[in-house]
Amino acid sequence: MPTNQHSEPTEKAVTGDSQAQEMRYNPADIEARWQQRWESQPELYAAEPATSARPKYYVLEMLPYPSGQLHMGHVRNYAIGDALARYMWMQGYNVLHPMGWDAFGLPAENAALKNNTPPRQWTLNNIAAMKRQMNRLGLSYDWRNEVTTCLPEYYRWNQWFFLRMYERGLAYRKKSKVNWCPQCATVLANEQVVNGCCWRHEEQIVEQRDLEQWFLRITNYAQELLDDLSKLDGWPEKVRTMQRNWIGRSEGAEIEFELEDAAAAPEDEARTKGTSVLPAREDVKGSGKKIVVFTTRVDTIYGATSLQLAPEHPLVKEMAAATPSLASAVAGLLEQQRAAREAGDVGGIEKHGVFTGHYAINPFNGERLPVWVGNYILLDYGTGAIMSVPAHDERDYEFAKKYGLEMRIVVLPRHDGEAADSGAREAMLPFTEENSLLINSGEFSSMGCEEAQHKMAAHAEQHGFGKAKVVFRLKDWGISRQRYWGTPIPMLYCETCGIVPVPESELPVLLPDNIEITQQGGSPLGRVPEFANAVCPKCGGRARRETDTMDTFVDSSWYFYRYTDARNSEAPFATDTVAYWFPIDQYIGGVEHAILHLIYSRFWTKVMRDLGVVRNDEPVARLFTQGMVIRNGAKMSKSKGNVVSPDEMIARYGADATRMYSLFAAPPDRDLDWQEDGVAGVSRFLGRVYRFAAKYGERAKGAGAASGELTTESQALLRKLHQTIRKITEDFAGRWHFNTCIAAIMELVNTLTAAESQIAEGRVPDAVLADILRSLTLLLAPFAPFLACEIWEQLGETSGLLRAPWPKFDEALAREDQIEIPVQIMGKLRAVVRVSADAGEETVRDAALNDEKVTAAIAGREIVRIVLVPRKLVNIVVKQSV
RNA sequence: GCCGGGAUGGCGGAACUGGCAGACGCAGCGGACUCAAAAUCCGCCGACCCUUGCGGUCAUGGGGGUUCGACCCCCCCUCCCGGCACCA
Repeated sequence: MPTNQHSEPTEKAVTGDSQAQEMRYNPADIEARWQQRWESQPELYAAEPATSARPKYYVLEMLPYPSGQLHMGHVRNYAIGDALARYMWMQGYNVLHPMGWDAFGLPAENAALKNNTPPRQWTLNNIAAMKRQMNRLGLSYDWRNEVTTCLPEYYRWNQWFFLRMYERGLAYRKKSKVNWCPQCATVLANEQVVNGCCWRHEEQIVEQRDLEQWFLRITNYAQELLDDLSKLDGWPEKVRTMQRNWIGRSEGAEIEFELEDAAAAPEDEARTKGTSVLPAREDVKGSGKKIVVFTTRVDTIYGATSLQLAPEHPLVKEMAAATPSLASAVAGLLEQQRAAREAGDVGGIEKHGVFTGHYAINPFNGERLPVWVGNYILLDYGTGAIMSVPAHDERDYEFAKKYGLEMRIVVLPRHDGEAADSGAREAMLPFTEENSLLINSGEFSSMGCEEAQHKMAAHAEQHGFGKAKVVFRLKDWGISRQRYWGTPIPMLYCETCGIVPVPESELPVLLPDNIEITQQGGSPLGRVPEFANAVCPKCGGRARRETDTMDTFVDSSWYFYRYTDARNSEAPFATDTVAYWFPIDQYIGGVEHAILHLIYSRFWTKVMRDLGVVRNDEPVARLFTQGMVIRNGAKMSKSKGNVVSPDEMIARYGADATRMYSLFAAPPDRDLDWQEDGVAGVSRFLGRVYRFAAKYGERAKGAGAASGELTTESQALLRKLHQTIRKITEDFAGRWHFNTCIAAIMELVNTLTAAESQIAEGRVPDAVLADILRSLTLLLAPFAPFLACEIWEQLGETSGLLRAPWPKFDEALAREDQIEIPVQIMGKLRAVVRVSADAGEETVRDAALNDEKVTAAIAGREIVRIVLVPRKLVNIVVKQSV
C-alpha cells in the first residue's frame, strides 16, 4: 500500500509547534477519514424509488473501459458530473448518479496474450483498481446499481435483445465486404474505421474481406434518427451536425438504363471509342439487362453522355469475363480504388476509367450512352452506377475532359442564359446551380430544375423504368466480431434446419472460461468444442454454435437503462422504472463518441420502444461534451510523454484540489491545459479556507440566528456572499462556467480574509459569521466535497452535507448601495463617479459633469450629447476642437 | 473543398445582452515572520512615453466598416484545432 511513505521531511521541524500543526491543511488525512465514512454507508448516494416526492434527475457520465488506470480525461469528466449531481441533491432532487464498466473488448485479450492472465480476471482486477481510484476521488456514485457488461447478468440481455431483433427481422446475416483490422484480428463497423485505419490502431490500414456477418438494421431507423435530431435541442449543435453528416440522406431518383443488345446492334461510327452518344434508332434492341443508376440530379438526364460503373459492379464482372482485356483494365482500376481507400483518401484519387464496349439506352430519349468503368465509383453507395453529365457535375466534367467525352448543356442560369453565346456557355462549365432552367430536354425543357426532378421521377415511375428514391450513407451495423471477450451471439447453425435461434429459456449463452487466446485462425470460441458443438433445439440434430461475439458497442447502447434496475433477473429492466427515470437529464462525456456510441444508443432506444419495453423515443435529453485534457499543447499520451497520472496529483495535492483544478483551469467545454502549479494554487486556496474555518468555526458553532441591525462590515460581507450565491446558482442552471464559479468563491474568501481584523475585533456578530461560513461550505460542496464535509462538521452541523439545502439567494442582501459609474468623454474613460445605486439620471449626470477631471477634460468645449446608460456609464460627446 | 470551434498579459483564463479590457489563479519581483529554510502573510505585476501625475498614448491574430462607445455586431484576410469529403 503506497500511503504516507514519502511524507515531507519538513514535517519534523514543525512538530514542536502544535498550533501550526493543527492549522495545517492536510488533505490526505481529511480525505482518508471521509472516504472511509462514505464507503461504510453504501446508501449515502442511493437514489430514492419512483415513489419519491422529489423531482427526479438522472445525471450520467459515460462509463469507462476498465483499462486499470483512470486518466485525467476521466477525472475531468467525473468532476463535472459529480459537481452537478451534488448540486442537484442540494437543490432537492431525487438524483440517480450511477457508474459501471464497459468491460468487454480486445485489450483484455491482448493482456491475456501478453502476461497470460485470463481476460475475466484481468478485467475484474482493473475494475477493482479503478473503483478504488473513483472512491479516492470522492465521487458520489450509487454503487448498488453498478453495471459490469462482461458479467452474464448483463450480457444475457444483449442476447435477449438480439433474439427479439432477429424475430423482427432487425438482426440478419449476410455475406458482405467488411472492414478487417489485422492487428485486432477482427471485423470493424464502418463507424470504427477512421481515415481508412482502425480506430484502435491509427497506423493500421483496414483491409476489405468477404465474410458472413450478423447485421442490425439501423438503416430502418435512418429517417427517424435524422428527424429526431431536431428534437435534441439540449445537444451540442456540433454533435447533431456530425450525426446528420453520418446519416447522409440524399433525395434523388433511381433510373434503369437497359443495356443494348450488342449482337444485334446497328453499325455506327465511333462505336469502339465510347466517347460520344449514339443517336436513338428505331431498330435498336435491348438485351434485357438493366443498369440501375442513382442520381440526385435526374433533371440533367438529357445531358448524360455516358454511364459509369464501379469496378466491382456485378455487370462489370460479367462483361470482363467475356473480354480479357477489359478484365485486366478493371483490375487496375479496382487496385487504384483500393489503394486510395487504404490511404484514407478516396476523394484524392486520380480519375481513371475504361470503356466497356457496351452501350445502354437512355429511357428518356432512346439515346445510347457508352458504358464505362470508373475507379472513382463506389459500389457501396447508391447503386454503384451513375449517369455521367459532364456539363453539370464537377466530377463528370473532370472525367469527360480527360477522356474526351461528349458534353451537353441542358441547364442554363435563369436570367442571363438565353442571351449567352455558346462560347460563354462553355466557359461556365461545369454549371451546377440548381436554381436554373432546363433546355434541350424534350418535354421538360424550360422547367425549373426542382420541378423537373419531381416530374421526371414521376415520368420514370409511370413508364416503369425508375422512381424517386432516398438514399442514406448510413449502413447497417455489422456486429460480428471474431474475438473471444464479448457477448456470444445466441445463434445455432443446424445441419438440417439452418439458422436456429437459441431458445430464450437457454439464455444466457455463457462465455466459457478456460480458453486459449490467439490472434490467428478466426474466432477463439471456434476452438472450444464444448462451446461450439450444440444440439439443435428444433430437430435435436447436430448443430454448430455461432462462435463470433458481439461488438462491444452493443453493450454500451443500452447500459444506462440497466442502471435503473440493475439487479433485475427477470427482464433487462422494469419498464415503469425506466419510464420514471428516462430520458437521462444530463449525459456528460467526450466528443469522440459523437457518432459511434451516441448513434447506436439512439437506435437501440428506438428498437426498445418498438419492442414495447421503453416509452421514450430518445435516451438523452441534454448532452454535454467536455474538452480534452492537454499538456504542453498536445493531448496527453504515452508516446508524447506528457501524461500526468491522477494518482500522483491526488497524492501530492489531494483529491479535492485535483478535482477542483480540473474545473478551475478552463470552462468545461474547452480543452484544458494541465499545469501542475495550478493544482498547487488550488490546494493553497483550500488551505486558506480550511484555516479560516478552523480559526472561526468555534465562534460560529454556538451562534444563534442573526438579529437586529446589521453593521456595515456585516453588510459588506453578506453582500459579497449573496453575489457569489447568485453567480454559482445561475451558472449551474445555464452556462456551466465552473471556472468562474470557483473564481467567485476565491473572491469571497479573499474578501473574508481581508476583513479578518474586523471579524477578530467582533465587528461581525457570530451569527453573521456562522451564516457566512455555512453558506461558503455549501457553495464549496459540489467542487471540494471532502473539505466541505470536514468544515461542515467543525461548524457543529450533524445533518449530512449531501442533502443540505443549497443556500438561498437574497436579492436585498446582494444589492450594492453605492455604485461606481465610469464617465467617458468621446468614448475614452476620464473619470469614475460614485453614486447611490438608486440614483436617478439627473443625479448621475450632475455628478459626472461636476467631476473635476471631467470638467478639465471637456476644457470648455461644447457638449453635443450625453449618453447615459442607467447603472452602467456616462459618455459625454463634445464638439471636436479644430 | 465544405461545416464547426478558436486566437485576449510571461502562462491558464475573465469580461454573461455592445458599456471601466485583463476577474481568479499560476509564474515573476519586493517585503514581513525565521538563526535559516519550508509554510504563511502583505505589496507590486500588459506595453510604451513623459512634465513621475488621481498623467498620457497604445493594446484583445491582421485590415476595413457600423456605433456616442466594439474582445463582443458586419465585410475581407492569416493562422491553429476538430469533423466531413469524388456520397453521384
